[in-house]
Order: sequence, then C-alpha cells, then structure tokens
Amino acid sequence: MKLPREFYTRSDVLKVARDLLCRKLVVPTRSGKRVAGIIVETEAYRGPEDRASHAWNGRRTNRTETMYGLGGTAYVYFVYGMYNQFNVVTNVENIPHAILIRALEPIEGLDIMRRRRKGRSEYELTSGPGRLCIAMGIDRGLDKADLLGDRVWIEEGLSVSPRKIARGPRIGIDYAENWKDKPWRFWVKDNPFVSRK
DNA sequence: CAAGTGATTAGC
DNA sequence: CTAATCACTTGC
Repeated sequence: MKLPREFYTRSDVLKVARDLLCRKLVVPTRSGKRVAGIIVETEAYRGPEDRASHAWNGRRTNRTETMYGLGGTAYVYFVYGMYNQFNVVTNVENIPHAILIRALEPIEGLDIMRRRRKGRSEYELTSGPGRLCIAMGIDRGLDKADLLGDRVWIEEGLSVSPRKIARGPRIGIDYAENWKDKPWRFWVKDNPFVSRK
C-alpha cells in the first residue's frame, strides 16, 4: 500500500521524518521490475525559518520551487557536481518543508543495485544520500514526481517502535549558524546501513 | 584528508 | 556577467 496523501500533508515535518523510518521506498525499472529499500535515516528541513533549508528566508527560485508544492511530491536536486539527493516534500502547498532520505536498507532488486554500484560492498550500496540515488536510479527527471503516482513512491512497510529511533544533528550544514545543531536527523538505532555511526 | 564536478545562487 | 558555494563520495 502506498502511503496516503494525508501522511505527507501533516504540518509537523519532524514527526513525518520519524514516521518515514522503516517505510519502503520503491522505484520501478523500465522493464517493470522493482528496486526498493527500507528507509533507515532521514533529515527534516523546515523552511523558511530553518537556516539550513534551501528555502530559508523564503528563498523561492527555479530549484526550490518544488519545495513549495503539495506534500507527497519528490524533490530531487543535484549537488557537488556529481550527486543527486532525494527528498520528500511535506505540508500543504506554499509551505516549503522537506525531508532528505539519507540511507536505505536494500530489500528488492539487489542485483540491479549491485550493477549500478559496481565494485561496492553490500553496505555501500545505499548508505548515503548520493549513493542511494545511484542504486535506486533516481535523478532529476524525478523532481516534482507525485509520490502517489507510479514513477516513485513509498509504501507502508513497518511502523517503527519509538524505542528503536535515534536522533542527532544534521550532516553537512556547517553554514547553518544556530540551526546546525538542531537534532533533526533521525535514524534506526543499530542499523548497519545508516550513513554515519 | 582533499580533490572533483557542474548546477545554482548572489552580487555586481 | 562572474565567482563562490554546495543537505557528498571516493581514493589517496
């Protein structure tokens, strides 16, 4: 079952980021096979007040426009000249909240992932936001894709026990001044596919 | 630990 | 228009 629209349009992005743990991210291939992974690490970004968010201070440009869309939309952008990053837009239209998916545990289509990440160990397949996009075949063609559509979606998976959730500061946002230490990164405790220990 | 890579952004 | 930056990964 795909997660319903109401899952994404909730107003508390931190809550949605936690709830996304242990859900299943699915991308079908052109030949109709499924590549999928269990979400084990997320980060919440709460524009416009969050200095770390691309939509900080109401910044609304060609790239960030996607974040102003309806909850349940994919926000995929390109960084460091090499990598795509997959995010989930939350909240209602015109409130630019989003959640970065930082790590997955591979669960379906392992053969396809291994081919796309040739020479990498099992743990390196999807343990990082750039890595998982390569393994899943996610690129900017999926920016603005509806997560209730058929190009990329998230299924219920399992709901996670609160005891299994850890939280801490977000990664790679040293520029974010007083927002950089907020514990808005969530992960599944002891899961070996989390991007950093 | 630092290079690499090019889209995006701010600032002129 | 130009220059700096970047929600990262890899190989040294």
